[in-house]
Amino acid sequence: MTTSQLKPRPTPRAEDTRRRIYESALKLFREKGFEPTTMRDIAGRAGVALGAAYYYFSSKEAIVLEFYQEMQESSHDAILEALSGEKKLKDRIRVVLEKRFELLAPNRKFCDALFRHAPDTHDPLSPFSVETRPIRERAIEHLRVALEGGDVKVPADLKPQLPFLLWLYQMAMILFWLYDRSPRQERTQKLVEKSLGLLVSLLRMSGLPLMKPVRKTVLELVETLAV
Amino acid sequence: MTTSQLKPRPTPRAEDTRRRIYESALKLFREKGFEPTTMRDIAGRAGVALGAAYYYFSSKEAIVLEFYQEMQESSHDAILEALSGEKKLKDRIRVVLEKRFELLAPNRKFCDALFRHAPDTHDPLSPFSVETRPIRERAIEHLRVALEGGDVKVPADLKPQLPFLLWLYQMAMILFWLYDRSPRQERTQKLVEKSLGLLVSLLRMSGLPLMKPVRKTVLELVETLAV
DNA sequence: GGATTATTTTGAACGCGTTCAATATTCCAT
DNA sequence: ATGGAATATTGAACGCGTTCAAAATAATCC
Repeated sequence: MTTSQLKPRPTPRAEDTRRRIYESALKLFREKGFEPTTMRDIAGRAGVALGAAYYYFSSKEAIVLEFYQEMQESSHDAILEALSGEKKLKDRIRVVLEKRFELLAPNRKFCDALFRHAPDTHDPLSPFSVETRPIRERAIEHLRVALEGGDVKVPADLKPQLPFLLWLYQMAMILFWLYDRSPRQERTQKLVEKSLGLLVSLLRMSGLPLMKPVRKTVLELVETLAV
Repeated sequence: MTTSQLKPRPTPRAEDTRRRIYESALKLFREKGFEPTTMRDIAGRAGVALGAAYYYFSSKEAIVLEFYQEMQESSHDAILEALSGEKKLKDRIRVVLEKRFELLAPNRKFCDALFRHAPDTHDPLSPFSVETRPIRERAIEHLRVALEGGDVKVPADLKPQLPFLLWLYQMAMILFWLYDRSPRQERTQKLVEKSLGLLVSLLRMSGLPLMKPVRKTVLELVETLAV
């Protein structure tokens, strides 16, 4: 009756077991990557039987999703703080990306699991699914803030949808970063630098009268994407 | 000595076995999709033992890749022919996309396997890998032709890289189409229509003096992508 | 405290993709 | 024709993610 949730009523001992499994998993994922780590490894390291891992996590990938969710939540303050120091839009978006990379860096080897079923929006583990919507919303909110405080005036019609577009852009950058084998991921750095330049240029131009029809098409495009 | 290849010297009987396995696989993939179809299903339907399937195909996904390659080759003439009737660039690109969809349509249920390891450019089965380069080159060539005969004048600096960018665009559209659950994939149709409009608008504007720096950034971007 | 119920834990089992040593078949020089 | 080498085929076995009935443990009620 004290810590009553709706469905599960976990005992402290259970919470501890869950935590041990979760942390063993992350430790192994970091060491060996997602695929090479087996559920038997995880259970063994946590000192429980194989089945216990599945009692607490519906699948191997669900563990990674929980990590992603936790990371997203714990990054909130850090990102807002990092934003407070930047004035220029380009720097503000860059700062969000860099904080993301910084937080993901120790876990780079297994985050590819997050994109495994990405295009299937009906998969509960997809970043585009209804199930992951809360995580997504928070990330989009960060980009809304970044946009809000920037030095680029955004046309009113574009404004509501832009954070979502920036989030798509961010996801693409993360995906590239995950598989970037260059030293210190300098290819990603280059890509981010160039693409941010392009992005801000286009944004600045987007206010031009000439661009009215282009903006309209972009908005229709977003509508088709979002359903 | 007659049909001598470098490595394999397959006997007619072997070719037949291989063909039977390949066709059983495609049939089952089409019926049930990629994942639900098992290698044991495939071997069983082909009337061979499980191991035989692996004697001819290095993996389950390799079968899909062979299909993709074959489809790409057999589509060459159809695409060039379809292009011959179109003058406007927007129509020319649309026609390429539509032919692709048309040829992929009966196999829509299993083509998602092609994108499974897409972001890992080191995976031999990735559309971005060196191993799949010949397939990719041919697809890019189609888009080069589409561009060439169009009614939009493309700046000289942009011209060499544009077919590759269009190929990326095409891959994105195919990916969307594969997972589009709307009736008759009308969401994809909408997306293509809108995005093509945007694309052509941007291309038309790309020649403006104002756009010089933007083009430069885009080119640097492509360079970073292509390595 | 003991019986009953709910929660937690176990490990065997399943089906999967894949590997591989063993066997059968075909090819070819003599 | 025949024997040895190349090729083709087999099916058992492995390790994997996942499931599940059964057992062990904890919580609750009289």
